[in-house]
Amino acid sequence: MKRAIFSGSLRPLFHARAIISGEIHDPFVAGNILESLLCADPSAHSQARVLLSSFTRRSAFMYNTVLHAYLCNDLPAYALPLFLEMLRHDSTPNKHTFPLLLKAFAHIRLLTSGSTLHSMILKHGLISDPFIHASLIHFYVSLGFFGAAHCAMDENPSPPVSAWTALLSGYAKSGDLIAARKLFDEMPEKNSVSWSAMISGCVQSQLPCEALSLFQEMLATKMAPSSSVIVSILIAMAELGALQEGKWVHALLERNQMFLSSNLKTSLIHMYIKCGDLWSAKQMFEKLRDESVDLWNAMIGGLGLHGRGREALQMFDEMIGEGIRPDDMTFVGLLSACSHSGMVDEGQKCFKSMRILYSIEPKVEHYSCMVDLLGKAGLVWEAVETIKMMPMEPDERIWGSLFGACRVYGEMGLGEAVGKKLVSMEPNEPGLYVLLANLYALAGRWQDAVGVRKMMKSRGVGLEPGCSLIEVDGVVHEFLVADRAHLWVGDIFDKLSEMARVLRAEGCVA
DNA sequence: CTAGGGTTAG
Repeated sequence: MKRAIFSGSLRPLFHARAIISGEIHDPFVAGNILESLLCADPSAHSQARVLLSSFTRRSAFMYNTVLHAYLCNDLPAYALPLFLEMLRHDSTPNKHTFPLLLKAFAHIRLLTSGSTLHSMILKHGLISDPFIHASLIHFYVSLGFFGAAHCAMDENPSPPVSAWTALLSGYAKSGDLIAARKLFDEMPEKNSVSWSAMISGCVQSQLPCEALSLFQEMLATKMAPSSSVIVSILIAMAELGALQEGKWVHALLERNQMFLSSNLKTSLIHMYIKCGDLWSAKQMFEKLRDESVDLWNAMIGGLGLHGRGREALQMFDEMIGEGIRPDDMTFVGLLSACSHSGMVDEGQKCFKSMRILYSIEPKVEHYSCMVDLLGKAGLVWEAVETIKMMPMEPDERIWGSLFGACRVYGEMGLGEAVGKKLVSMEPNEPGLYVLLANLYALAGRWQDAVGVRKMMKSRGVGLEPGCSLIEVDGVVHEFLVADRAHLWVGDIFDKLSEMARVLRAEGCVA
């Protein structure tokens, strides 16, 4: 909604004058009054609804305007009743009505109502409208009805890019990157949104390398990278630890003088943090900091990740000082910062304050951090007490960190129970069997350790080799478990033993 | 006459 004809404090005056003059019976005038109301206060949907009922002659525009307000206020369930009333009344839906309804029905997953819209669209001959077609494809795809989406594609002799993009993105979200890529290659033309959908699909499916090469391809076609592509590609670079590439993107943003939205700033900071360049992250943050919670969360979490718990707490205080309201993610960052830095008291204080001072209910993630914090500090039984206090079912991560604590602090009995629970929760996760077997081995119970290995084999659970990536001077190096294939393997192992010696000399016990 | 689409959020 842009700006309406009757704006500001004059709106009620216009409304009153229209009533007196009788102009209120002109649907165009009345429609504008309705729109002006929602323009002045987008949350005034109930008021708008009452106003709409007060009009004797109602236009499609009026209904569309109220539908739009429902969507903006995240009330898609209100759309169907309004649409039914629209049909009962004198108004015929027009080409603007269908995209709004399809969006609402996709949201609340009304398959049958959506397919009714589909037939209405065909009957009205509106299928070739690019907006409608894209919305229709998006509707089917978001409910997982790919067959229906393809049928709808065939009904339009030349589907718009947006429809192709919706279909592609549907496959990408369902995890079928092969199908997504096939559509991407087949589509007659691509715009920056199509590239964005394809690239973010790769990132979402943990294929950062593919995302990166697509990004290169995109630049080669002279397509200007949109900020949503940049957000996705920075996540991919963060994932890969590709600092040089990340810096290059940062330079690209500055060279093109692109607007740095809070999202973009946050992705940049996240990239620097994940690539280990905390200094640049901090530098950027100080230069570009704004009111966005996400931005502060990224920085607080990043400091914690690098073991700088004190600074994370300081940054939190600073954030509160700036009058920025923390959210649940802020506390995930803070609690994990405390956990990484072994700050038990501070963590407990933080956990208590989130509900009392900031009225944020702790979620599973927060309990998870607390269990981790207590377990890492050797307070295994306090961790158990925390789990008992949880109002929700503990997840695998929580049992996993309790298990880790049991192993480190020699709580064999509890550890065995938790390990078995974990294996039963996720019987297809090879890592869990290995952990349990290692626990038995640690306790000298070799027979049991072998038993777990056998169970793994009989259930057909295979172990994939672990892998890590590191970037040095602009080259990404990949290492698998027990990998000795690297060109400089000798130098690398020399360095590792030197580091181990230094750590031992400093009193660190692995 | 006014308004409606496909991507995104670490």
